Amino acid sequence: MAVDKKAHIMNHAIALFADRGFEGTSIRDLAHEAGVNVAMVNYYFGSKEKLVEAILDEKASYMKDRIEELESNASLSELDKIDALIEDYVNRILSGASFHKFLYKEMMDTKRDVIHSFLNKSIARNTRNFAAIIQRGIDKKMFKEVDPILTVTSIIGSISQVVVSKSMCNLLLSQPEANEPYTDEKFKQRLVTHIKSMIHAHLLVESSNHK
Amino acid sequence: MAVDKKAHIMNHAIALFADRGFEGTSIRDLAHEAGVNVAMVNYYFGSKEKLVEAILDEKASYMKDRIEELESNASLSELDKIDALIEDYVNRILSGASFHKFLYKEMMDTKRDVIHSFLNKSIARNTRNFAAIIQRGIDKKMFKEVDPILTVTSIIGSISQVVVSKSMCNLLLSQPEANEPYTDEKFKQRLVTHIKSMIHAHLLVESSNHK
DNA sequence: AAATATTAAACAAACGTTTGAATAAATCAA
DNA sequence: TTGATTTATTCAAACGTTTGTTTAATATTT
Repeated sequence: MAVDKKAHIMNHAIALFADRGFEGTSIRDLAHEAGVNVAMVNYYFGSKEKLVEAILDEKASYMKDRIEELESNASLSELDKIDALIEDYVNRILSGASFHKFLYKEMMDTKRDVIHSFLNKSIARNTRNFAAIIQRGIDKKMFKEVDPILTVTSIIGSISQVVVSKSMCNLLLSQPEANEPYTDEKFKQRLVTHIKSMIHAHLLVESSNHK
Repeated sequence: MAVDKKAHIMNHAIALFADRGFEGTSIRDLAHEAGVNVAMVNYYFGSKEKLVEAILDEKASYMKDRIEELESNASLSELDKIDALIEDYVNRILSGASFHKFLYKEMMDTKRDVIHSFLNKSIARNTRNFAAIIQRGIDKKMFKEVDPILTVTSIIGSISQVVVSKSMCNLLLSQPEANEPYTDEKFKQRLVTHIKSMIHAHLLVESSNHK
């Protein structure tokens, strides 16, 4: 029972932190939104800051990328791996849009130093691992001599840019302000298709195109 | 004299808001950092929130894109315009990295509603105008039939992703934590080159390549 | 001498957190 | 199962700080 309530508070916290920021969300706001007493946050988590750490712990698997698991599959080409990672990133970021916004804010924020540097090292490692796959494709003469790290930056940046602003997203899709574009499966597919085709054109030498 | 002092406070405010957020920065922090009395912020700006509005007013030209000015130049091809916009975005975002981080945070933040929707409408309009240029290139059969809006999203997302995290950036460049990558002209050029080549490969039909 | 700028001190409100009593749940001897 | 006892949860109220802001006196310019 206690686990459910902790998870309940954490979910509301993620949504509020994503929309109003950490300092912008008071414990009273959070308690009211989650329908619990103000004292419960400190009872369950110890402090407001430890609540953030609990959220990060709980979502640790979310942040770990699938690269190790992909590397063990020897039958996949570099391009297959990249395609799989693009799908994986889009799926995870769009379905956890609030959490991603929260992560982004904490990444930009130097106030909680331990979390700040942890997140930055985390995304730097993921980017490096991803870039290594591209580098291998270049070494095998399958890819053009692109900038591997900035190529990964463009992939992640493309997805993040969409998540940053729900309102902008809806404006672009001519949807009403209240629409939830991230859970829309068609939108997800549109984003995957765009990124894949852009990255393919960027990476593949012309002769690889079957045209 | 008053203008100088106002600008002085605003510059420190941008840096602090970018690193610690709006609610994460107290007026006492800001006053101390800027070397002025706590009362001066309210004396010059009226309130903490009006300080944000003053910053946005002052930097309004920063946010207006060069599209109108480019459109008046009939001798430029669609690709020329896109190249010019990429250079313009990289230059402006990298040289005003703190301000861009601050904008990004406000864009994600629903707390100051007027500012939130203003910024989202602003970037949506810029994205739409930019996408219209791509659409014209498609209509002229110069570009492939890409997704214009998501293509612009990728361009802006690529630049923003770099600015989001100085520490990550330095990690990727194997630079020390204290390094300032955004003001590095070589880094700026590397980013422009990457985005241009990626977007060219994405947009141009194969026959256009002089190879 | 009038207007502007600067200051330390004080203001009420909101903040994260703690308390101690009240309630609910779980544990266990009979 | 029962009733007793311990443990875990919930709550309203209060704690000391910090918050944005104002005040009223002083200094500086015009």
